[in-house]
Amino acid sequence: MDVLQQIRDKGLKVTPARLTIINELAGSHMAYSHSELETLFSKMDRVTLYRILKDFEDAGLVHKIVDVQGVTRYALCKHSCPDEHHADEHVHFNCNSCHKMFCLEKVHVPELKMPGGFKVMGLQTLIYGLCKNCNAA
Amino acid sequence: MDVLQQIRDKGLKVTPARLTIINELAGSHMAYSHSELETLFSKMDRVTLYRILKDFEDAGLVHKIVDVQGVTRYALCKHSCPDEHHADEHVHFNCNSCHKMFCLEKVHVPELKMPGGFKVMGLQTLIYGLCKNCNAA
DNA sequence: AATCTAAATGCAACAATGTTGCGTTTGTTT
DNA sequence: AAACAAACGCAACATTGTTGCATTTAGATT
Repeated sequence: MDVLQQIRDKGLKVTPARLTIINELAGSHMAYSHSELETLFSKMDRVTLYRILKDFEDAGLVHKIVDVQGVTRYALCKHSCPDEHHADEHVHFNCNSCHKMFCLEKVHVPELKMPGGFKVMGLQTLIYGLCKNCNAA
Repeated sequence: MDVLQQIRDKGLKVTPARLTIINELAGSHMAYSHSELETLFSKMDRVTLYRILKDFEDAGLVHKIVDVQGVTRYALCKHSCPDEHHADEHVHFNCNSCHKMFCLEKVHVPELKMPGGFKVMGLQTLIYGLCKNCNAA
């Protein structure tokens, strides 16, 4: 199923700006910040970009995740995220050097034993270190 | 060992503002945001507060952690954090309702199996749900 | 106790990030 | 092709965090 049809299925219109963004996100397993996308597509309006990311997130096409440094990032949801907590079902890796963030869909997170009193609804695992590129250098 | 002496030992001067902040942090196992502290101590200068938190963090008295929503928070380090990654050695719990963040020092985080290519240097586990108070209500 | 000095503070200005309102343009439906 | 709701572009604003600089103060020295 192509992204174009995915957008339409969510009741969103297919516009050049939306295609640009979703194609970029679909091209990698990385989570992009607003400012990275702004730099990448400098002719695009800041506000439009914020709204596109929000619309995609609301539609479940994209998940939002805050990185180690507090930067909000967006990545394409692979394998149809069912509910609104789709961002938390996989681990994210943050490179200390290039600051890129990668979605690691295949890493399994074991259950935690929680103290009483807390009602757990989900969790986020954020790993940091050096990515392949930066580790080689 | 009291906080006053801890501050001095790090080569920092003991000022009224610093005492105010560290006493507040010492009084709970919660991680406070800058804006929460600003509201709590409204006569304190915004910039001074930022600098106090930074100084405490650099001194290892306090650790900084970004919550689920991207809000930067600060909490007192219990049991002498040795290195600069002290924030990551325990789990943090974020309440979806009151948005408070709690340090859970006693929850054990199991190792993860990572795919090749990544050099892991640490990880953060962020659990969200309802805290005791909000769950009861 | 008065003096000294580096550290800490308060204020103004600025930068980055994110939001809202509104008039205009455009994708999609008929 | 017309119509309409959705999306866009722009201006303005809010929040969060940083920097420079003049003033004040903690704590060491005499």
